[in-house]
Amino acid sequence: MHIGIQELPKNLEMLYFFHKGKVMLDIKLIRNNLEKVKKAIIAKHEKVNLEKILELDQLRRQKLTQVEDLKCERNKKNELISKAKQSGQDAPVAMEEMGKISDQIKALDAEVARIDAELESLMLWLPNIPADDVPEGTEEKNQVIRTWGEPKKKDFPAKPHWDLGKNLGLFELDRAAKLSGSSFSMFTGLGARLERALLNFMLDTHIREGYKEVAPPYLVNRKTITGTGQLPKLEDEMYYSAKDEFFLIPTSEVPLTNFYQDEIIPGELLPIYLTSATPCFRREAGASGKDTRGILRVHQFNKVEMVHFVAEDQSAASLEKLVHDAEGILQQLGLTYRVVLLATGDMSFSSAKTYDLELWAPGVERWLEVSSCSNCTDFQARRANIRYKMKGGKPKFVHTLNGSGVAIPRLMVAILENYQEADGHIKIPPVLVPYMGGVTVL
RNA sequence: GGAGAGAUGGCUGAGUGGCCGAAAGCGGCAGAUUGCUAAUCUGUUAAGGUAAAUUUUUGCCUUCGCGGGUUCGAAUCCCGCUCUCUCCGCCA
Repeated sequence: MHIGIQELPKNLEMLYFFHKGKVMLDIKLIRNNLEKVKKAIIAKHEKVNLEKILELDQLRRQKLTQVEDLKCERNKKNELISKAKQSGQDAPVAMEEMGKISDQIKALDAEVARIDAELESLMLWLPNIPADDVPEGTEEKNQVIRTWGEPKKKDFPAKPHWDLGKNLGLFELDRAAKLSGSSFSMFTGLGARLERALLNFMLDTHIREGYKEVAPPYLVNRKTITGTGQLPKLEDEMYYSAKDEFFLIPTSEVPLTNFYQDEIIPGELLPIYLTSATPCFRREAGASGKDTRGILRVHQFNKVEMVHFVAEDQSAASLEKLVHDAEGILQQLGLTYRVVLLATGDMSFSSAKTYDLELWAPGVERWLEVSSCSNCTDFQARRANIRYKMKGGKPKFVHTLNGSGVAIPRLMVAILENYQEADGHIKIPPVLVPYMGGVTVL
């Protein structure tokens, strides 16, 4: 009696697309840093059965040594038979013994496979461990690191972007709702052109800073989206095409980070910087009622993303570069923003340290999150199996970082609300004028 | 969608049932040698797991696209899947 992997329950089988015997979050790290892992689980509000993981880990190793001993015996017998056959003799006793051993191996192998699958399905729920310099606690422990510019009030009553957009014909939210439903946007006329201008301006800027532009797929498979850590936790947040088992990307972090999935990058190529402008698709499940007006929260939006691949001793510095590159966009656009260091409880599943960039919007009188820059350390690299190798060295997991540079809708809101004039028109920020074909006012 | 071909180590590529984890070549690394920006010779050259020991080793196991099956034994035979290429069809 043996259980093949195909007879596993569907949910386990789905998780077993990973390399055989490969465990994505280092089980040794868990064994050796139990307290840190526990703390991370609590900080990030996850529920993971650590005891079960440790128990399965132990059981797995126990079974593994058993089956390996048997395999060793089998190999020896096989050699015996092989030699006998080659000298024209027969080895009926050894052959019969080997048959018995093989049966035992099959049974044990199946058991190990089942344990592996269960272990992996549990381990996929373990979040990344926050870096030591991240403040502990929930949202209210977030720290404003610096502010650029001043959150000024207009010397006339500032209009919110939905009024500005409607008056100037920059977007058509009613018609977007007609086509798709609530929380969809549709830029029109010079509004659409402004979006295109922003995307091009941001991409061009990043390319100049050493990023390679990528135009990736927007539909990705389950393995890819598990690699970056959106799955299994955020399954309900994503649009999914069941017929083809594709997920619509919630951010281009997913295809960009998985660019080197299952690869060993030659060490001398690091650091590698990728950027792309893609749509992002988010169901925003559980967010209904929040930010319903205007385009602050929509199911589909465009975003320019930056991703870094670096050696482990470079990731802390790389995060600063990433934030700096995102800030550069906002500075060139002359927008007031602040940099916020997120507390452990406000960080995403995959992140060890995150800075948010928030733009000041005088119309809605709020700080708007337009960028989230995260150091994911080796967390995503383990899941996606991305390594690098220096000459003569052993392969190691890379560190991956990602940050928006930046997301369009809230950037658009900030531009419209900040650059509005008393007469209801909107000035185009000077850096965008060339991208607008010379248009200076909306 | 249909027909066919293929998938082997960093790369090229041999291997149709038994010391094949895998020939050979290239590339890489180390050494030797030659007076010249290179040649020649020699050696070496994967990843993962696990145990002992321990900071560097040693033993054992696994891995020839993925997953099953046949067999005492599978890179090799059979089945399913994925991907790549060629041709046909369809199509933005």
